Amino acid sequence: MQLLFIHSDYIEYEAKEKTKVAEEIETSSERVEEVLVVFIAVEREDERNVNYVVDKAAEETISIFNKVGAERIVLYPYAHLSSELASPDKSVEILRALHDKLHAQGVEVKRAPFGWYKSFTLRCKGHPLSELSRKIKVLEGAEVKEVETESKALEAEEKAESHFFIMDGGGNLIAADDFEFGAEHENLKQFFVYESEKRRAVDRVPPHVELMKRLEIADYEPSSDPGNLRFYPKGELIKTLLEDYVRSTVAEYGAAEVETPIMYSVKHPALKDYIERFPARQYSMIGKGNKPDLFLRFAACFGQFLMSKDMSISYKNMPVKMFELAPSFRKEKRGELVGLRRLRKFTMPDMHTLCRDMEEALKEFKMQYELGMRVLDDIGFSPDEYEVAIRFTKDFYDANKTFIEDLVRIAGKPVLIELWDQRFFYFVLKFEFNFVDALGKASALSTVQIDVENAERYDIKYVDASGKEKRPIILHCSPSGAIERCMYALLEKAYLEKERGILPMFPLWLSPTQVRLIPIAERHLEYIESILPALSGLRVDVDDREETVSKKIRDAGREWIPYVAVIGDKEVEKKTLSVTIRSESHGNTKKGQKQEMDVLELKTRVEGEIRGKPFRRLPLSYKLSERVKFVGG
RNA sequence: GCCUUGGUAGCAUAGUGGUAAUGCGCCACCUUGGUAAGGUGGAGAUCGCGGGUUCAAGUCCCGCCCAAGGCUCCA
Repeated sequence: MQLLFIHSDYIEYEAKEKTKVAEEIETSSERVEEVLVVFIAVEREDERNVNYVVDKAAEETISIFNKVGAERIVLYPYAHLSSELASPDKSVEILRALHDKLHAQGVEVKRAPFGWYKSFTLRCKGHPLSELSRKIKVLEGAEVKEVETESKALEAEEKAESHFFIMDGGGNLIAADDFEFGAEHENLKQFFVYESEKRRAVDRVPPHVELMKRLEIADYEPSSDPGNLRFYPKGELIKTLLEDYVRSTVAEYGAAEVETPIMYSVKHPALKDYIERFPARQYSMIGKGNKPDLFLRFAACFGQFLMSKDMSISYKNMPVKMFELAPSFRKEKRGELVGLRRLRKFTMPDMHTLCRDMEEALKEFKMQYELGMRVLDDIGFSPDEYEVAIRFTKDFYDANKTFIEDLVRIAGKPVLIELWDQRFFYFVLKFEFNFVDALGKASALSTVQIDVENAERYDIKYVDASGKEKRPIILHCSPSGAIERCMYALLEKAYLEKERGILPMFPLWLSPTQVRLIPIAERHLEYIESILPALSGLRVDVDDREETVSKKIRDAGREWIPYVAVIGDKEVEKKTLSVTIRSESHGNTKKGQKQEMDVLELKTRVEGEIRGKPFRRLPLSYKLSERVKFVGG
């Protein structure tokens, strides 16, 4: 049976003239609104298992009916969908049965007359699900199989079939549906559910969106394109620190930093493929003749591949690693954008490694896998705060079982496995570390892919020991994932911790203010000024506003400031500080954890905690009284 | 692109047909303080835009614009 579904504003049809197989009818014309129109061709093979076909067709129809939210259904016999039609008698029987079945489920359903020449007009709604087709197949014997096709042009490329498993530390591959997640692996379960269902309807704004505004990190910019955000000084500081960190970590790893253009010609043959695959997702520059002639890059791949093509590379130089902190652009559909999680303009740390062969690629892959773990740990995510996904083709797995098992062992916990029966896009193996947020949505942070296709496409080659030109294997790696996405994950993590009674905060090295000094009265300001030089090299500010001490303490808490020191007569006299340490305080008691220490002790402690991490100075006046508010209140 | 919700002072919101309200922030004054919001006063709004209904519209109707969330998607 062939089915074509069109979610329509309305359909009008009129039976004009009988064919010789026409059924008798009462009304010859009809108009139906807010309707899911189902064009149906009943096929010869359907006669073999009428009940099955009717059940299956009803099930599909109801599912689509509910998904698109139509109000009623019209079944419209449409012989032209198939060249192997069933007999008219059987067709009518099946159509009637389908009608009755749907009717029995409480759906308002009409059937257009069978065997008439009919005129019709309908208006298709035009949303992504408004046009769908289904084929219900009856195979030999009782065996049955469904084939699903989508009519959208973008999906013309056939997707490889994929299967989800969980692999445990012992290398056992368990179908994900059968895995006992238990309380221990609740997060992994959420991740799997998100991955397999790809949806999770929630009706509230993600917590990080409110936080990014309130903490003066970032905000929407109504005058730009959606997904292009503004970053306030504190947000820009955090972003820059993360960038500094990734930059130096990757440099240490041995990658050479480069810069490549952000826009490219649509005419380049290797780039054309990409653009044609995702035409609606490019920011294009319209050139002569109203046609796009340049587009903005969605990652640093092109730039680095085009550079690699012109390099002369000997096997002795390999692996060759190139890195770029790449501002990237993807014109995601309006509804896909969410706060800092999914943007149209974002900063993608993008490293490519050219390897001699698969053996070297695997060695590098494992190192970069460990690099990703280290990077996430430094940014503030321990391994139990993200979930590992490893995805590969069946062929790759058969040839590299122990390699995969090794990766799982390094993760130290069960990981989600996706197995493709054939190669999907350009890679044979990839991993991601995924963060699951407060609403149960998963997003990839670190990721590495083994690319076996682009060296050919971009004509990248190296010379091997025997003097012959060869194609390298290319690793794509983003050790942290998009910088903005790291910020999103940090905010969501803080929110989740708050829910559990932990005071939310950023890692110390990313906190805009690391130490806040609060004078009890104006006369203590002079003393504070005198100790400031001793705290240089830290981000220290002073709440010199004319407010009560209580108010200042509260405001410091609302800003998630890690160290808050109150200074009054006692401290001036004893030359000490009364420091409230946020990380040692609890959210459920109103009392902060206070500690007496002198200036040097405080400085030593903070410096110890941020050692090895990048530092930037406070981007705002150290006096709170001089600061403007970026977000209104 | 589609669906849903929303657009009222710098920000967050209340306001179901009759004088635009509250909190935060801002300004001024009082208070010079000891660990999670001190007090008083003041300024600040063509209620997203355009049309319609009505004696009267922030409120009801129509059209448009903008935003967020969801669907879909994520190279």
